Amino acid sequence: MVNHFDRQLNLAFGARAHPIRCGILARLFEGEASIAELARPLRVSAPAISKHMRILEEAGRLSRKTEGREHRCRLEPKRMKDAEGWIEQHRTFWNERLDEYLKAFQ
Amino acid sequence: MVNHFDRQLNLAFGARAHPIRCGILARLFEGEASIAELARPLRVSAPAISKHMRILEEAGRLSRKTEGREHRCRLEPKRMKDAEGWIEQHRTFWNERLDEYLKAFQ
DNA sequence: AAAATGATTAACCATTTAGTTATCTATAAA
DNA sequence: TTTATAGATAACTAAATGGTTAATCATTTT
Repeated sequence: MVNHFDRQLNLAFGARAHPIRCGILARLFEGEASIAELARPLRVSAPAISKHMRILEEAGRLSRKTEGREHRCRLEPKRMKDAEGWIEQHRTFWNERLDEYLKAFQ
Repeated sequence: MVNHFDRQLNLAFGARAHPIRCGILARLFEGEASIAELARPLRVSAPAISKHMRILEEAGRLSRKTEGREHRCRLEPKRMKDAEGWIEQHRTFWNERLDEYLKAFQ
């Protein structure tokens, strides 16, 4: 049986949990952006964005390509799809267990 | 348009993100437990469990009934179902946006 | 070649988080 | 009724988080 509370899920949840990281994801749905372009509307410094970017990249939600001195950040659709599929599996698992639970206790 | 990164989702994610809280949820899938019974296998003090319980209760994932001096903790199936439904909505949203994104960029 | 720009890294600081032990309250057992 | 037990709360500490500014590196512009 899979461990349903493993690091990968925690990472995905943790990555999304911070408002600045949510802001980054939301912004990138509109299209690519550089670090500076992400920083400006979120009212934080570039180093702050840089750190959040690393977390989101490690969680497999973002990627970047370096164009000269600019880093163009974008959503990583394939890996995002994977993550969402992953969550979907867990959702199913939870619902099944909840059904059991409901039968047993109510 | 709904704000898809709102407090409720962050709370649900945050609540699940900590290993001890994951451990509590996993344990309660096996059935009810007291604070002490939760604490023992997780190798932390009762006050530590007490704090995590509060977070999980506020996130609507657990409830307890007081039986004498014991607190019987259990999953809160209805509210869990709500939370999962909530996540399901978001999953759908994300997939739709991802499809748009894929069409636009690939 | 020098200056300016985009981003990372380093060093630092404040806040939050998560744990502990000690104390207190309520219930159960002696 | 005294003692023991379950749990909450308080006070404290250590570690993690998230931010800043300053320094550095690479690229672009002048």
